[in-house]
Amino acid sequence: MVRKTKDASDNTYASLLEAAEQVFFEKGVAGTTLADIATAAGVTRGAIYWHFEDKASLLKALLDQAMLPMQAMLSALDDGPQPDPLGAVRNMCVQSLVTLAQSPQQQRIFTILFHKCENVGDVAVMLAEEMRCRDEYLSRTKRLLQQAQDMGQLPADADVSLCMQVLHSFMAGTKHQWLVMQPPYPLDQAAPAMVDAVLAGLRTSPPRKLSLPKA
Amino acid sequence: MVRKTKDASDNTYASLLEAAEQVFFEKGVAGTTLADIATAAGVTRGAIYWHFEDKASLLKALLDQAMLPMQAMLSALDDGPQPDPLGAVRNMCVQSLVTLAQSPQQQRIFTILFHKCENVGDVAVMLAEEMRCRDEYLSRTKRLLQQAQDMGQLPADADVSLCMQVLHSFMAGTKHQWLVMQPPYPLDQAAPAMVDAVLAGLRTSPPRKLSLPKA
DNA sequence: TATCACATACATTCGTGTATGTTTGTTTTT
DNA sequence: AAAAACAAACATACACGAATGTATGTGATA
Repeated sequence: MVRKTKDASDNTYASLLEAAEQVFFEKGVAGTTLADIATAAGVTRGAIYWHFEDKASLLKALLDQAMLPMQAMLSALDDGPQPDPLGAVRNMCVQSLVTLAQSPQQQRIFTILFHKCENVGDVAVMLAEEMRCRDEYLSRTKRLLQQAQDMGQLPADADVSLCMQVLHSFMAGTKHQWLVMQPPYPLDQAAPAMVDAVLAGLRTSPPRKLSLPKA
Repeated sequence: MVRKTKDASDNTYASLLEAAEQVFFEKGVAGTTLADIATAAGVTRGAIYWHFEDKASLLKALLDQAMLPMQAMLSALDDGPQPDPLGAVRNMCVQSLVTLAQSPQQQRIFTILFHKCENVGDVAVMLAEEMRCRDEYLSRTKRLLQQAQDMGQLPADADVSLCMQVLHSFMAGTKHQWLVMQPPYPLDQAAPAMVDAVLAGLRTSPPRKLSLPKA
Protein backbone atom coordinates (compact mmCIF):
# COMPACT_ATOMS: atom_id res chain seq x y z
CA MET A 1 0.00 0.00 0.00
CA VAL A 2 2.06 2.85 -1.26
CA ARG A 3 0.32 6.19 -1.36
CA LYS A 4 0.84 8.84 -3.88
CA THR A 5 -1.80 11.57 -4.16
CA LYS A 6 -1.09 15.01 -2.77
CA ASP A 7 -3.97 14.59 -0.40
CA ALA A 8 -2.67 11.34 1.01
CA SER A 9 0.75 12.91 1.42
CA ASP A 10 -0.62 15.78 3.47
CA ASN A 11 -2.43 13.18 5.49
CA THR A 12 0.68 11.29 6.50
CA TYR A 13 2.45 14.61 7.17
CA ALA A 14 -0.25 15.53 9.67
CA SER A 15 -0.28 12.11 11.28
CA LEU A 16 3.49 12.29 11.64
CA LEU A 17 3.17 15.56 13.55
CA GLU A 18 0.44 14.07 15.69
CA ALA A 19 2.45 10.94 16.39
CA ALA A 20 5.51 13.01 17.24
CA GLU A 21 3.50 15.07 19.70
CA GLN A 22 2.24 11.96 21.42
CA VAL A 23 5.54 10.12 21.58
CA PHE A 24 7.51 13.20 22.62
CA PHE A 25 5.00 13.66 25.41
CA GLU A 26 5.40 10.08 26.57
CA LYS A 27 9.11 9.47 26.21
CA GLY A 28 10.68 12.91 25.94
CA VAL A 29 12.36 14.43 22.91
CA ALA A 30 15.79 12.91 23.42
CA GLY A 31 14.24 9.65 24.52
CA THR A 32 12.26 9.00 21.38
CA THR A 33 13.68 7.52 18.22
CA LEU A 34 12.47 8.23 14.74
CA ALA A 35 11.37 4.61 14.56
CA ASP A 36 9.07 5.25 17.55
CA ILE A 37 7.38 8.12 15.76
CA ALA A 38 7.10 6.21 12.51
CA THR A 39 5.54 3.23 14.24
CA ALA A 40 3.08 5.42 16.14
CA ALA A 41 2.09 7.04 12.84
CA GLY A 42 1.70 3.70 11.09
CA VAL A 43 4.50 4.30 8.59
CA THR A 44 8.24 3.68 8.38
CA ARG A 45 11.22 5.95 8.89
CA GLY A 46 11.32 6.46 5.15
CA ALA A 47 8.23 8.63 5.38
CA ILE A 48 9.83 10.80 8.04
CA TYR A 49 12.99 11.33 6.02
CA TRP A 50 10.87 12.26 3.05
CA HIS A 51 8.94 15.00 4.87
CA PHE A 52 11.61 16.19 7.31
CA GLU A 53 15.36 16.46 7.54
CA ASP A 54 15.77 15.00 10.99
CA LYS A 55 14.28 14.94 14.47
CA ALA A 56 15.05 18.59 15.19
CA SER A 57 13.33 19.64 12.00
CA LEU A 58 10.29 17.60 12.96
CA LEU A 59 10.17 19.20 16.39
CA LYS A 60 10.41 22.62 14.83
CA ALA A 61 7.52 21.88 12.50
CA LEU A 62 5.48 20.63 15.43
CA LEU A 63 6.11 23.76 17.47
CA ASP A 64 5.52 26.05 14.50
CA GLN A 65 2.12 24.51 13.99
CA ALA A 66 1.24 24.59 17.67
CA MET A 67 2.25 28.23 18.05
CA LEU A 68 -0.06 29.40 15.30
CA PRO A 69 -3.13 29.95 17.52
CA MET A 70 -1.11 32.03 19.98
CA GLN A 71 0.46 34.06 17.20
CA ALA A 72 -3.04 34.77 15.92
CA MET A 73 -4.27 35.72 19.36
CA LEU A 74 -1.35 38.11 19.74
CA SER A 75 -1.98 39.74 16.38
CA ALA A 76 -5.64 40.20 17.24
CA LEU A 77 -4.81 42.27 20.31
CA ASP A 78 -5.09 46.02 20.16
CA ASP A 79 -1.60 47.47 20.43
CA GLY A 80 -2.60 51.09 21.00
CA PRO A 81 -3.28 52.94 24.24
CA GLN A 82 -5.99 51.29 26.31
CA PRO A 83 -8.65 52.97 28.45
CA ASP A 84 -8.05 50.34 31.16
CA PRO A 85 -4.52 48.98 30.79
CA LEU A 86 -4.57 46.92 33.96
CA GLY A 87 -7.87 45.43 32.91
CA ALA A 88 -6.35 44.51 29.58
CA VAL A 89 -3.44 42.82 31.32
CA ARG A 90 -5.83 40.97 33.55
CA ASN A 91 -7.83 39.73 30.61
CA MET A 92 -4.73 38.58 28.77
CA CYS A 93 -3.50 36.65 31.79
CA VAL A 94 -6.81 35.05 32.64
CA GLN A 95 -7.45 34.20 29.02
CA SER A 96 -4.03 32.63 28.74
CA LEU A 97 -4.61 30.36 31.73
CA VAL A 98 -8.14 29.43 30.77
CA THR A 99 -7.04 28.55 27.26
CA LEU A 100 -4.34 26.29 28.62
CA ALA A 101 -6.78 24.63 30.99
CA GLN A 102 -9.21 23.93 28.19
CA SER A 103 -6.88 22.90 25.38
CA PRO A 104 -5.39 19.42 25.68
CA GLN A 105 -3.15 20.19 22.72
CA GLN A 106 -1.64 23.20 24.48
CA GLN A 107 -1.20 21.10 27.58
CA ARG A 108 0.75 18.49 25.66
CA ILE A 109 2.86 21.03 23.79
CA PHE A 110 3.73 23.03 26.91
CA THR A 111 4.45 19.87 28.83
CA ILE A 112 6.88 18.84 26.13
CA LEU A 113 8.51 22.26 26.13
CA PHE A 114 8.69 22.55 29.90
CA HIS A 115 9.34 19.04 31.10
CA LYS A 116 10.14 16.72 28.22
CA CYS A 117 12.79 18.63 26.31
CA GLU A 118 16.37 19.57 27.08
CA ASN A 119 17.18 23.19 26.37
CA VAL A 120 20.58 22.47 24.87
CA GLY A 121 22.60 22.78 21.71
CA ASP A 122 20.77 23.16 18.43
CA VAL A 123 17.43 22.58 20.10
CA ALA A 124 18.15 25.52 22.39
CA VAL A 125 18.67 27.97 19.54
CA MET A 126 15.54 26.66 17.86
CA LEU A 127 13.51 27.11 21.01
CA ALA A 128 14.92 30.59 21.52
CA GLU A 129 13.84 31.50 18.02
CA GLU A 130 10.44 30.00 18.70
CA MET A 131 10.05 32.04 21.86
CA ARG A 132 9.90 35.35 20.06
CA CYS A 133 6.17 35.02 20.53
CA ARG A 134 6.73 35.07 24.27
CA ASP A 135 9.01 38.09 24.03
CA GLU A 136 6.35 39.92 22.05
CA TYR A 137 3.91 39.07 24.80
CA LEU A 138 6.33 40.32 27.43
CA SER A 139 7.09 43.67 25.87
CA ARG A 140 3.40 44.23 25.25
CA THR A 141 2.65 43.52 28.89
CA LYS A 142 5.36 45.93 29.92
CA ARG A 143 3.93 48.68 27.74
CA LEU A 144 0.51 48.10 29.23
CA LEU A 145 1.90 48.28 32.75
CA GLN A 146 3.67 51.49 31.81
CA GLN A 147 0.40 52.90 30.55
CA ALA A 148 -1.23 51.82 33.79
CA GLN A 149 1.36 53.71 35.77
CA ASP A 150 0.98 56.81 33.61
CA MET A 151 -2.76 56.74 34.24
CA GLY A 152 -2.39 56.24 37.96
CA GLN A 153 -3.50 52.61 38.02
CA LEU A 154 -0.10 51.79 39.45
CA PRO A 155 1.84 53.85 42.02
CA ALA A 156 4.16 56.40 40.46
CA ASP A 157 7.23 54.97 42.16
CA ALA A 158 6.50 51.38 41.15
CA ASP A 159 9.26 49.62 39.24
CA VAL A 160 7.44 48.60 36.08
CA SER A 161 10.10 46.15 34.98
CA LEU A 162 9.99 44.32 38.26
CA CYS A 163 6.20 44.33 38.22
CA MET A 164 6.37 42.67 34.84
CA GLN A 165 8.84 40.14 36.24
CA VAL A 166 6.53 39.32 39.12
CA LEU A 167 3.56 38.90 36.84
CA HIS A 168 5.43 36.89 34.24
CA SER A 169 7.04 34.65 36.83
CA PHE A 170 3.64 34.02 38.36
CA MET A 171 2.12 33.21 34.99
CA ALA A 172 4.92 30.94 33.83
CA GLY A 173 5.10 29.27 37.21
CA THR A 174 1.36 28.69 37.31
CA LYS A 175 1.35 26.98 33.93
CA HIS A 176 4.47 25.07 34.82
CA GLN A 177 3.19 23.79 38.13
CA TRP A 178 -0.31 23.09 37.00
CA LEU A 179 0.98 20.81 34.28
CA VAL A 180 2.83 18.58 36.72
CA MET A 181 0.12 18.55 39.37
CA GLN A 182 -1.60 15.24 40.11
CA PRO A 183 -4.51 15.69 40.21
CA PRO A 184 -4.68 19.14 38.63
CA TYR A 185 -6.91 21.70 40.30
CA PRO A 186 -9.59 23.49 38.20
CA LEU A 187 -7.34 26.16 36.74
CA ASP A 188 -9.99 27.62 34.47
CA GLN A 189 -12.21 28.33 37.47
CA ALA A 190 -9.43 29.53 39.75
CA ALA A 191 -7.54 31.65 37.21
CA PRO A 192 -9.44 34.95 37.62
CA ALA A 193 -9.10 35.04 41.39
CA MET A 194 -5.43 34.05 41.24
CA VAL A 195 -4.56 36.72 38.69
CA ASP A 196 -6.56 39.30 40.62
CA ALA A 197 -4.66 38.50 43.77
CA VAL A 198 -1.30 39.12 42.16
CA LEU A 199 -2.46 42.25 40.38
CA ALA A 200 -3.92 43.57 43.63
CA GLY A 201 -0.52 43.14 45.20
CA LEU A 202 1.09 45.05 42.36
CA ARG A 203 -1.40 47.89 42.80
CA THR A 204 -1.22 48.25 46.55
CA SER A 205 2.43 47.49 47.32
CA PRO A 206 4.49 46.92 44.20
CA PRO A 207 8.28 46.72 44.10
CA ARG A 208 9.52 50.30 44.12
CA LYS A 209 12.26 51.87 42.10
CA LEU A 210 15.41 51.82 44.13
CA SER A 211 17.26 54.11 41.77
CA LEU A 212 19.50 56.54 43.59
CA PRO A 213 20.04 58.81 40.57
CA LYS A 214 23.49 60.29 41.21
CA ALA A 215 24.53 60.38 44.85
CA MET B 1 49.46 6.19 37.72
CA VAL B 2 46.81 4.12 39.36
CA ARG B 3 45.54 5.35 42.67
CA LYS B 4 44.61 3.24 45.55
CA THR B 5 44.28 4.94 48.94
CA LYS B 6 40.85 5.64 50.38
CA ASP B 7 41.64 9.31 50.30
CA ALA B 8 42.46 9.29 46.60
CA SER B 9 39.29 7.33 45.88
CA ASP B 10 37.11 9.91 47.61
CA ASN B 11 38.95 12.49 45.60
CA THR B 12 38.04 11.01 42.24
CA TYR B 13 34.49 10.41 43.46
CA ALA B 14 34.13 14.10 44.20
CA SER B 15 35.73 15.17 40.93
CA LEU B 16 33.35 12.85 39.07
CA LEU B 17 30.37 14.58 40.67
CA GLU B 18 31.86 17.96 39.85
CA ALA B 19 32.55 16.98 36.26
CA ALA B 20 29.05 15.56 35.89
CA GLU B 21 27.54 18.80 37.15
CA GLN B 22 29.53 20.81 34.65
CA VAL B 23 28.91 18.57 31.64
CA PHE B 24 25.22 18.07 32.44
CA PHE B 25 24.93 21.85 32.61
CA GLU B 26 26.60 22.29 29.23
CA LYS B 27 25.17 19.45 27.19
CA GLY B 28 22.10 18.30 29.07
CA VAL B 29 21.62 15.00 30.86
CA ALA B 30 20.53 12.95 27.87
CA GLY B 31 23.09 14.69 25.69
CA THR B 32 26.13 13.74 27.71
CA THR B 33 27.88 10.42 27.52
CA LEU B 34 29.74 8.77 30.32
CA ALA B 35 32.89 9.27 28.30
CA ASP B 36 32.28 13.03 28.41
CA ILE B 37 32.11 13.00 32.18
CA ALA B 38 35.13 10.75 32.51
CA THR B 39 37.20 12.97 30.23
CA ALA B 40 36.13 16.11 32.08
CA ALA B 41 37.14 14.47 35.34
CA GLY B 42 40.48 13.32 33.96
CA VAL B 43 39.71 9.62 34.29
CA THR B 44 38.22 6.86 32.15
CA ARG B 45 34.79 5.28 32.11
CA GLY B 46 36.19 2.53 34.29
CA ALA B 47 36.29 4.90 37.23
CA ILE B 48 32.65 5.82 36.73
CA TYR B 49 31.51 2.21 36.61
CA TRP B 50 33.48 1.54 39.76
CA HIS B 51 31.80 4.32 41.76
CA PHE B 52 28.34 4.27 40.16
CA GLU B 53 26.01 1.86 38.46
CA ASP B 54 25.11 4.03 35.48
CA LYS B 55 24.29 7.58 34.45
CA ALA B 56 21.03 7.69 36.39
CA SER B 57 22.79 6.61 39.54
CA LEU B 58 25.38 9.32 39.01
CA LEU B 59 22.70 11.95 38.57
CA LYS B 60 20.98 10.78 41.71
CA ALA B 61 24.19 11.05 43.71
CA LEU B 62 24.74 14.54 42.35
CA LEU B 63 21.26 15.67 43.33
CA ASP B 64 21.44 13.99 46.72
CA GLN B 65 24.59 15.89 47.50
CA ALA B 66 23.22 19.18 46.22
CA MET B 67 19.99 18.85 48.18
CA LEU B 68 21.78 18.47 51.49
CA PRO B 69 21.95 22.20 52.31
CA MET B 70 18.24 22.63 51.65
CA GLN B 71 17.36 19.59 53.70
CA ALA B 72 19.37 21.07 56.54
CA MET B 73 17.68 24.43 56.15
CA LEU B 74 14.29 22.73 56.27
CA SER B 75 15.15 20.76 59.39
CA ALA B 76 16.34 23.92 61.11
CA LEU B 77 12.97 25.60 60.70
CA ASP B 78 10.59 25.77 63.62
CA ASP B 79 7.60 23.58 62.84
CA GLY B 80 5.36 24.74 65.70
CA PRO B 81 2.85 27.61 65.79
CA GLN B 82 4.41 30.93 64.92
CA PRO B 83 3.63 34.32 66.42
CA ASP B 84 3.79 35.82 62.92
CA PRO B 85 3.01 33.08 60.36
CA LEU B 86 2.93 35.37 57.34
CA GLY B 87 6.22 36.87 58.39
CA ALA B 88 7.67 33.38 58.61
CA VAL B 89 6.42 32.60 55.11
CA ARG B 90 7.90 35.82 53.84
CA ASN B 91 11.26 35.04 55.36
CA MET B 92 11.28 31.55 53.89
CA CYS B 93 10.50 32.84 50.42
CA VAL B 94 12.97 35.72 50.46
CA GLN B 95 15.65 33.52 51.94
CA SER B 96 15.05 30.94 49.24
CA LEU B 97 15.46 33.44 46.43
CA VAL B 98 18.47 35.18 47.96
CA THR B 99 20.19 31.86 48.47
CA LEU B 100 19.64 30.93 44.86
CA ALA B 101 20.93 34.30 43.69
CA GLN B 102 24.09 33.94 45.72
CA SER B 103 24.93 30.27 45.21
CA PRO B 104 26.39 29.39 41.80
CA GLN B 105 26.11 25.72 42.66
CA GLN B 106 22.38 26.01 43.30
CA GLN B 107 22.06 27.90 40.04
CA ARG B 108 23.75 25.12 38.11
CA ILE B 109 21.79 22.37 39.83
CA PHE B 110 18.44 24.06 39.35
CA THR B 111 19.29 24.91 35.76
CA ILE B 112 20.00 21.24 35.15
CA LEU B 113 16.77 20.21 36.84
CA PHE B 114 14.63 22.82 35.12
CA HIS B 115 16.12 23.17 31.69
CA LYS B 116 18.69 20.46 31.00
CA CYS B 117 16.85 17.32 32.05
CA GLU B 118 13.90 15.44 30.61
CA ASN B 119 11.34 14.46 33.21
CA VAL B 120 10.72 11.02 31.76
CA GLY B 121 10.94 7.36 32.56
CA ASP B 122 13.26 6.22 35.32
CA VAL B 123 14.67 9.71 35.70
CA ALA B 124 11.16 10.98 36.37
CA VAL B 125 10.57 8.62 39.28
CA MET B 126 13.98 9.51 40.68
CA LEU B 127 13.24 13.21 40.45
CA ALA B 128 9.84 12.72 42.02
CA GLU B 129 11.49 10.95 44.90
CA GLU B 130 14.04 13.72 45.15
CA MET B 131 11.32 16.33 45.28
CA ARG B 132 10.00 15.19 48.64
CA CYS B 133 11.99 18.10 50.02
CA ARG B 134 9.82 20.41 47.93
CA ASP B 135 6.65 18.70 49.13
CA GLU B 136 7.78 19.14 52.71
CA TYR B 137 8.32 22.81 51.97
CA LEU B 138 4.87 23.05 50.40
CA SER B 139 2.93 21.43 53.22
CA ARG B 140 4.80 23.56 55.72
CA THR B 141 3.90 26.68 53.81
CA LYS B 142 0.29 25.59 53.72
CA ARG B 143 0.23 25.05 57.49
CA LEU B 144 1.71 28.49 58.03
CA LEU B 145 -0.88 30.06 55.76
CA GLN B 146 -3.59 28.23 57.69
CA GLN B 147 -2.19 29.61 60.92
CA ALA B 148 -2.15 33.04 59.35
CA GLN B 149 -5.82 32.71 58.48
CA ASP B 150 -6.69 31.48 61.98
CA MET B 151 -4.95 34.52 63.43
CA GLY B 152 -6.64 36.96 61.08
CA GLN B 153 -3.57 37.70 58.97
CA LEU B 154 -5.52 36.37 56.01
CA PRO B 155 -9.25 36.92 55.31
CA ALA B 156 -11.48 34.26 56.78
CA ASP B 157 -12.95 33.32 53.42
CA ALA B 158 -9.60 33.02 51.66
CA ASP B 159 -8.91 29.70 49.97
CA VAL B 160 -5.70 28.67 51.66
CA SER B 161 -4.89 25.98 49.12
CA LEU B 162 -5.17 28.41 46.25
CA CYS B 163 -3.13 30.98 48.14
CA MET B 164 -0.42 28.40 48.48
CA GLN B 165 -0.67 27.65 44.77
CA VAL B 166 -0.27 31.32 43.90
CA LEU B 167 2.71 31.70 46.15
CA HIS B 168 4.35 28.49 45.05
CA SER B 169 3.77 29.22 41.39
CA PHE B 170 5.28 32.64 41.83
CA MET B 171 8.30 31.25 43.63
CA ALA B 172 8.93 28.44 41.17
CA GLY B 173 8.33 30.73 38.24
CA THR B 174 10.69 33.35 39.59
CA LYS B 175 13.52 30.88 40.01
CA HIS B 176 12.75 29.34 36.64
CA GLN B 177 12.69 32.59 34.75
CA TRP B 178 15.60 34.17 36.52
CA LEU B 179 17.82 31.26 35.56
CA VAL B 180 17.17 31.72 31.84
CA MET B 181 17.34 35.50 31.86
CA GLN B 182 20.18 37.15 29.95
CA PRO B 183 21.40 39.23 31.66
CA PRO B 184 19.87 38.27 35.00
CA TYR B 185 18.48 41.07 37.14
CA PRO B 186 19.70 41.43 40.77
CA LEU B 187 17.36 38.88 42.30
CA ASP B 188 18.88 39.09 45.75
CA GLN B 189 18.10 42.80 45.91
CA ALA B 190 14.66 42.56 44.32
CA ALA B 191 13.44 39.47 46.16
CA PRO B 192 11.98 41.13 49.28
CA ALA B 193 9.89 43.63 47.34
CA MET B 194 8.68 40.97 44.91
CA VAL B 195 7.64 38.58 47.65
CA ASP B 196 5.99 41.41 49.57
CA ALA B 197 3.97 42.38 46.52
CA VAL B 198 2.54 38.89 46.11
CA LEU B 199 1.87 38.48 49.83
CA ALA B 200 0.15 41.86 49.90
CA GLY B 201 -2.13 40.64 47.16
CA LEU B 202 -2.93 37.51 49.14
CA ARG B 203 -3.76 39.59 52.20
CA THR B 204 -5.96 42.20 50.54
CA SER B 205 -7.75 40.21 47.85
CA PRO B 206 -6.93 36.53 47.93
CA PRO B 207 -8.75 33.84 45.98
CA ARG B 208 -11.92 33.08 47.95
CA LYS B 209 -13.47 29.75 48.74
CA LEU B 210 -16.12 29.01 46.17
CA SER B 211 -17.49 26.06 48.10
CA LEU B 212 -21.23 25.74 47.80
CA PRO B 213 -21.61 23.27 50.66
CA LYS B 214 -24.78 21.37 49.68
CA ALA B 215 -27.16 23.18 47.41
C1' DT C 1 6.88 6.73 -18.57
C1' DA C 2 8.52 9.71 -15.35
C1' DT C 3 7.96 11.25 -10.84
C1' DC C 4 5.95 11.24 -6.33
C1' DA C 5 5.63 9.12 -1.85
C1' DC C 6 7.00 6.22 0.43
C1' DA C 7 9.15 1.09 2.01
C1' DT C 8 13.20 -1.65 2.43
C1' DA C 9 17.96 -2.68 2.92
C1' DC C 10 22.46 -1.45 4.18
C1' DA C 11 26.62 0.68 6.17
C1' DT C 12 28.38 3.16 9.82
C1' DT C 13 28.87 5.32 14.03
C1' DC C 14 28.17 5.73 18.85
C1' DG C 15 27.28 4.55 23.48
C1' DT C 16 26.81 1.09 26.81
C1' DG C 17 27.99 -2.74 29.79
C1' DT C 18 31.18 -6.11 30.94
C1' DA C 19 35.31 -8.68 31.05
C1' DT C 20 39.90 -8.51 31.87
C1' DG C 21 44.39 -6.46 32.92
C1' DT C 22 47.39 -3.69 36.04
C1' DT C 23 49.12 -1.25 39.71
C1' DT C 24 49.34 -0.14 44.37
C1' DG C 25 48.13 -0.47 49.13
C1' DT C 26 46.81 -3.79 52.91
C1' DT C 27 46.71 -8.00 55.27
C1' DT C 28 48.33 -12.52 56.30
C1' DT C 29 51.81 -16.10 56.71
C1' DT C 30 56.06 -17.97 58.51
C1' DA D 1 60.33 -8.77 59.29
C1' DA D 2 60.17 -10.28 54.72
C1' DA D 3 57.46 -12.45 51.51
C1' DA D 4 53.30 -13.87 49.74
C1' DA D 5 48.48 -13.41 49.06
C1' DC D 6 44.77 -10.48 48.54
C1' DA D 7 41.76 -6.75 47.46
C1' DA D 8 40.90 -1.88 46.21
C1' DA D 9 40.85 1.48 42.43
C1' DC D 10 41.07 2.10 38.53
C1' DA D 11 42.56 1.54 32.94
C1' DT D 12 41.98 -1.04 28.81
C1' DA D 13 39.78 -3.96 25.51
C1' DC D 14 35.88 -6.03 23.59
C1' DA D 15 31.22 -7.37 22.25
C1' DC D 16 26.76 -5.92 21.49
C1' DG D 17 22.64 -3.37 20.25
C1' DA D 18 20.63 0.66 18.85
C1' DA D 19 19.98 4.72 16.14
C1' DT D 20 21.16 7.33 12.31
C1' DG D 21 21.62 8.59 7.45
C1' DT D 22 21.62 7.02 2.89
C1' DA D 23 21.00 4.21 -1.02
C1' DT D 24 17.99 1.71 -3.50
C1' DG D 25 13.63 -0.59 -4.64
C1' DT D 26 8.60 -0.12 -5.78
C1' DG D 27 3.88 0.71 -6.64
C1' DA D 28 0.56 4.14 -7.79
C1' DT D 29 -0.57 8.30 -10.32
C1' DA D 30 -0.53 12.02 -13.69
